[in-house]
Amino acid sequence: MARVSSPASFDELKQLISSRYGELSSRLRQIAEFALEHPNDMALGTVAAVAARAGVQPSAIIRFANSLGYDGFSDLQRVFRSRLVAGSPSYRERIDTMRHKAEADRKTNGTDSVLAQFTGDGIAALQHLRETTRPADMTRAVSILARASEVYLLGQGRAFPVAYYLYYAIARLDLRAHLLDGIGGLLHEEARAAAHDDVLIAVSFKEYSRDVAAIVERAAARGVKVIALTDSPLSPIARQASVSFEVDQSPALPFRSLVAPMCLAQSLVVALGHQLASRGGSS
Amino acid sequence: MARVSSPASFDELKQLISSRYGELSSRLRQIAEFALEHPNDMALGTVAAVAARAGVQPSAIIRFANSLGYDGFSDLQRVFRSRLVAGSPSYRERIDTMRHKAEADRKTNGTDSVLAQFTGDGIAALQHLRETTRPADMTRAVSILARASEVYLLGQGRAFPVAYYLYYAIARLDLRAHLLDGIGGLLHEEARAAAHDDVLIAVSFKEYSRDVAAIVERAAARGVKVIALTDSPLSPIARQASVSFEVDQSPALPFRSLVAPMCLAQSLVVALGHQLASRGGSS
DNA sequence: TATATGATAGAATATTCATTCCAAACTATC
DNA sequence: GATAGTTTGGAATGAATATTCTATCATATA
Repeated sequence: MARVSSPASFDELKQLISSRYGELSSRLRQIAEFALEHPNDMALGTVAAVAARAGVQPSAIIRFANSLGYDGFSDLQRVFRSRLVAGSPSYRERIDTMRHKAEADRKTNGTDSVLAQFTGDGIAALQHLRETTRPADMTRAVSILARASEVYLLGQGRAFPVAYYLYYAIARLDLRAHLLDGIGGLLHEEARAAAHDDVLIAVSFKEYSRDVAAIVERAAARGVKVIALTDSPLSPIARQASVSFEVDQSPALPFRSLVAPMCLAQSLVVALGHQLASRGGSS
Repeated sequence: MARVSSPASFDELKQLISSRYGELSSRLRQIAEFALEHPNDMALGTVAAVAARAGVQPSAIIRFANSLGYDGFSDLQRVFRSRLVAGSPSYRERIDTMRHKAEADRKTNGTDSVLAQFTGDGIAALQHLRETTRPADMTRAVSILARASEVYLLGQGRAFPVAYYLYYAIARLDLRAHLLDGIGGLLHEEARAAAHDDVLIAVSFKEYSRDVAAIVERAAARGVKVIALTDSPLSPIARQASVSFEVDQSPALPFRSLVAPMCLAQSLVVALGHQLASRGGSS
């Protein structure tokens, strides 16, 4: 087994290259320097392209990879690619810490690791929410709500808790709030009450409810302002909306969580409360 | 020259995909969704790999690229790669967000800082939840639920979204779930259906609903197993419960959040799902 | 100076990959 | 219910790519 080492993380690779640097031939040193200085080229380029940029022969690149214990350039390149998708260091470190904690728990107890998993995912989702939400959208949504005559809340299935929470919280601000809950099968009829100086807050996640999409479309066509709370810019309600929040469920989690949407909903309502308090405290 | 458009930046591409989404065929829509949800896969994968992950044929990927005005997949992939090398995505987004925040804060009374506040609070709440929840309680709650004949869900006001979520999620596990929603004012009557081999999951926060407390008391007296989701061991429902989770809203926050209870609820349901799958996969 | 050892360049090769093409399936229209 | 027009799946193709191999070159040692 020629390969005693061959790190899978970029940080380890960096250390390995540094420690082996002394033993390398001059051409291989040249490549080592290039690799550490241009990790992006290493990650995305072909052997020919990297060789050209580094001023060496393609075969030298392969020898470099082999000398570090990798099967070939492609094998080495994986490490450089992992660096690109890992995200910013601090973010990744936090996730890693959580994951390690989760693994430690798995040894002790199975059910508890589920909680560790979801709190970890939840924290990641909240960080992602904060990083990707555009402040301008928040501001616009709040000012639309502050001017609204009536606020209608719509959400079905998994999205319903979010809609209900918004209804509950907005009603407590003494705004006129109406929850479209579809009791008795009159969802579409309830929605017809919304007029052009009203606002409809629609919440919908995959797989998007047909009813919600249809109601949003008709409301938008009538001139009702729509604020969408969804999970993708391709969502059927995002395209119709005046303001659309895409709470991206951070990359491919097996279970969808309501943590981020709930947090966004609360932030919206509290920001709205501040706005109302600071401007006209009247009526 | 067929190509009138074909953005070179990822943000423009996102917009282009969103706007063209409606005109695309179903298979192409499928790819569009995948592309926006898994930009890293698009950036680093081969056509075959991307096609496999998206569940389509390689040729469909090429067609997708062509329909957006690109020469082929490689041409399209450049855009996704540019996103990766423009600095790690979340880092760049964070910088942008920060810059925008500074401007937005100046115009408004810090609408955006509200979001920063609540994501921060949410993270703290989740960490607190993780640290204070006793694994033994999770295990007991799951095993009680796994043996239940029927599961009743109860929560009013601010707690209702949590109860509804539990109802929704448990029903999807093919368990017999019943939401006590009090429509038509028959809350107490609905609750009388719970028998001694049933479980009642009650959710209640300060100020505790009188109805919920009363229902829990009567149910517990009849021998119904009660799982409480509340915010203090002194809560009127905690004392009656077989298992009680106290999701303490970490030290004196001005606004109560549902982030932690929601996360706990999801963890419970998923742990229950695992339990059911591992034990009797029958029914 | 002669020889042995290791490194290098560049051509040759085998593999992987993007792309194209065509038949089959599907839709909408008359 | 038949037909024209799209859309789709999957094999075929040709280009691009990583890797291997060998002759040459440099270097150190006797």
